Amino acid sequence: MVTIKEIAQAAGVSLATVSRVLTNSRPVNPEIRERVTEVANSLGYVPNTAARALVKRRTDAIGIVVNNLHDPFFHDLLRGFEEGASETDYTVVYCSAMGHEMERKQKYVRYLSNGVVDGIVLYGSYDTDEVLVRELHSMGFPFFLIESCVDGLETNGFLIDNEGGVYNAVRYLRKLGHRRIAYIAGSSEKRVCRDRLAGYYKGMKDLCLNVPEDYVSFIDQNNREGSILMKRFLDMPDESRPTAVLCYDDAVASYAIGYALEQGLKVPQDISVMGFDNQTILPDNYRGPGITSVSQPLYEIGFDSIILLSQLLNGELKGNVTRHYQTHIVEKETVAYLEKED
Amino acid sequence: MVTIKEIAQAAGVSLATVSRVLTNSRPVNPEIRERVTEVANSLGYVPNTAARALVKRRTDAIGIVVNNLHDPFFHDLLRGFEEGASETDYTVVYCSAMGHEMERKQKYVRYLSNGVVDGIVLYGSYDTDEVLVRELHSMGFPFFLIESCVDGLETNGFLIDNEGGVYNAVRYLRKLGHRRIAYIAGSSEKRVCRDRLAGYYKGMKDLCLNVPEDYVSFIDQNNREGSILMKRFLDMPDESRPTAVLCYDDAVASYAIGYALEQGLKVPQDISVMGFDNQTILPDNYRGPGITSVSQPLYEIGFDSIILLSQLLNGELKGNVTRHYQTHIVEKETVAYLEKED
DNA sequence: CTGTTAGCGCTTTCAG
DNA sequence: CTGAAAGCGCTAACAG
Repeated sequence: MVTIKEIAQAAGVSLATVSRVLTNSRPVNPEIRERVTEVANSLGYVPNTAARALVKRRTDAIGIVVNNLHDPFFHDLLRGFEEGASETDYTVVYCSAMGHEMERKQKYVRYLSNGVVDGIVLYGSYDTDEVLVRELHSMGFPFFLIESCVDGLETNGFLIDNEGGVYNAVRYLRKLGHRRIAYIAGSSEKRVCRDRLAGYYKGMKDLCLNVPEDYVSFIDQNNREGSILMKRFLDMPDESRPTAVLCYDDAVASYAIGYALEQGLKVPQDISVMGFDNQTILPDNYRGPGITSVSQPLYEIGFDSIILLSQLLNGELKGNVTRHYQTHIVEKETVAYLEKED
Repeated sequence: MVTIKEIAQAAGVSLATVSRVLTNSRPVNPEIRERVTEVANSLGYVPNTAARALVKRRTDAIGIVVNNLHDPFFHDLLRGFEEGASETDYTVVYCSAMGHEMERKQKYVRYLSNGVVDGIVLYGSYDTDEVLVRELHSMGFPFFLIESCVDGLETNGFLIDNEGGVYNAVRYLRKLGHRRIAYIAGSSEKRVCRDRLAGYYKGMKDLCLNVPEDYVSFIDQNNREGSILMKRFLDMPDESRPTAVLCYDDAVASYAIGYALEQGLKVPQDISVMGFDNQTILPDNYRGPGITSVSQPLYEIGFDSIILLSQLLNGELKGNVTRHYQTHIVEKETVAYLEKED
C-alpha cells in the first residue's frame, strides 16, 4: 500500500504538503503541487478510506440496507437509488439481509454507521427493525427510513398510504360490481402488511360488504403460497366463492393468477385479481395478463431518498423530513366488470 | 459517538482492557469483563469500523462491484451472492455503476479497496475495466473476477465458455434443420459479447452455413433495440429471411420475440429465437413463450465467488483460482424443428 | 491478568 | 506558502 509518507519522501516535502495537494485543501506552490501529483500517480497512490474517515469523520458515502436485494420488487427502487446516486457525489453502497434476518441487518448497520458511510437509507417495515432504528437514533447517526417509522421517534423518511391504497382498491372493485371480495394478506410482522389489511377491512366495512372468516388468508413464508391460497378460494362453493381476490402484493397476485390459469380458468372472466405495488418485474417470469394494481412511486421514492439524505448530510435541510406518498390504481387486465350479481 | 475511552473511564479500567473484552482477544478477569460489557451496552457502544480497519488492516467485509445492479440479469447472481454471504461471516456490500461509467466504477473500487473491505468481487467484461483490474492487481489487493480477465495478468476468477456456448447453439439449430441462422450481437466493448459472436461465426463456418452480411446485427445502446433488429430480419424477402435468430442475451431475445408477436407472427412456428444466459427474470415483464437458451450457472457463480474469495482472504487457497464454467442448452418453447428446407 | 505506549494513515491545527 | 506535531478510535506489543 502506498502512503502519503512514501510520497512525501519521494517528493522531498512534508506529509502535510502532500495532504494539501491531494485534497486540494490549501494553496501550494504550483511546482511542488505538480511534483507531488506526479509522484502520487507514478506510485499508484490511492487514499486510505479508513484513515481519512477516522480523522475527517466523514466518508462521502451513503449506505442502503434492505432485505432480499434479489427480489424483483426492488427493481424500480434500485433504479431510483442508482439514478439518485449518479446525481450526487456520494459513493453509494448496498447491503442485503436475507429473509427477515435481523441480526445480519444489525451487523450491516453497525458496520456501515461507524466510519464506512455518513448516512443510511433503511428500507423495510419489519417490526424487528425497530431495534436498529432506535440504535441509529440514539447514536445520532443520520438515516432515512422508507416504509418504516417508530412510535415516539422523530425520524426522516417516506411513508406510503398503504391503508388508503387498499381501501381505494376495495371501492374500485365494488364500483365494478364486486361484492364478494377476498384478501390475501402478507406477514403480520410487517407494518406495511398490517396497514394494507386494515385498509381492506375498513373498505369492506364502509361499503357494508360481508367478510366471511375464510375470505382473509395469510401468506406464511413465501409469496409462492399465493397459489394454494387461491386454490382455497376457488374451491369454495359457487354461491360463496369470491368474485375478486385482492392481494397485498403483486408477486402474490402473480402466483394466485398463475394457479387459476393452470386450472384452466380465465382471469379476469372467471375471477378478478388485484395486486399492490405495480412492480414492473414479477418473480419466476410470470407470463399472465397484466395485473391491475395499486401503484406506489417506487422509482421516485428510491431517487428522492438518496437526494434528501445527501441534502440532510450537507445540512441543507432543516428539521425532520417526512413525506407521505399517495397511491393510485393502475388498471390493467385482471379485473372484470361484473354485469350483475344475485 | 461512544468510544472505548469513555467505557474505560466509566468502568474504571484501561483502554486495553476494554478492547480485550470487546474483541474477546485475551483472558480478562470475569468480574471486570462483565462490568465492561455492561457499561458498553448501557452506553450503546458500537465499534468504529474505520479505526479498527486502520489498525487491524482488515475489515471482515467483502465488496461486490457490478454495472446496473437493477438489471434483472443479476437476479440469479445476486441470489448466489446473498446465499454465499450468509455462509460466511463476512459482511458483504454491493456497489453499482450505471451504464458503462468506468469512472464511477473506479471510484467505488478505490473507496472499497482501502479500509472498507478486504476483497472485491468484480463482475463484468467491459474493456474499460482493464484499468481497474490492473490497479487492483498492482496494489496487491485481493480480488476476484467474474467473466473477466486481462492479458498477461494472473488473476483469480471465473470464466464462462461463451464462445463454446454459442457454437453449440448454432449446431443445435442446425440439427433441428435450420440453415439460415442470423445473430444479434451485443456491444463489442464487452469481451463476453465478442466471444459469443466468435462462437457464432465459428459454428456457421464449421457447419458450412452461409453468413450474409445482414445476418449479423449489433445492439448499440439498449437491449430494447432487439425489436428493431428483429424487424430487419423479418422484413427480408422469403428466400433469404432467417429461420432462426440467435441472440447474445435473453433480454434481447425477449424484445426480439416481443416484436415478432406484436406483428402477429408465431414463435417458433414462423421464426425460431434463441437466447443466452437462461435468466429466470426478464425485463419489462416479458410474457412471451419460454425462451430456449444457452444456460450458464449464474447462481453457482455468485455463490462460489463469495466462498472462494473468503477462502482466499483466509489464506486457505494456494495459488490462483481460475475456474471455467461450461454452458448447456435449455430447451424451452422458442425453437422449432424445421421439417425440411428447400 | 492488566496498564502503558506506540502506532495504523491521514488531516489539521499551530508556528514559522 | 510549508513543516512539525497532535490526534481521530482502536489494537497490539511490551512491561509489569
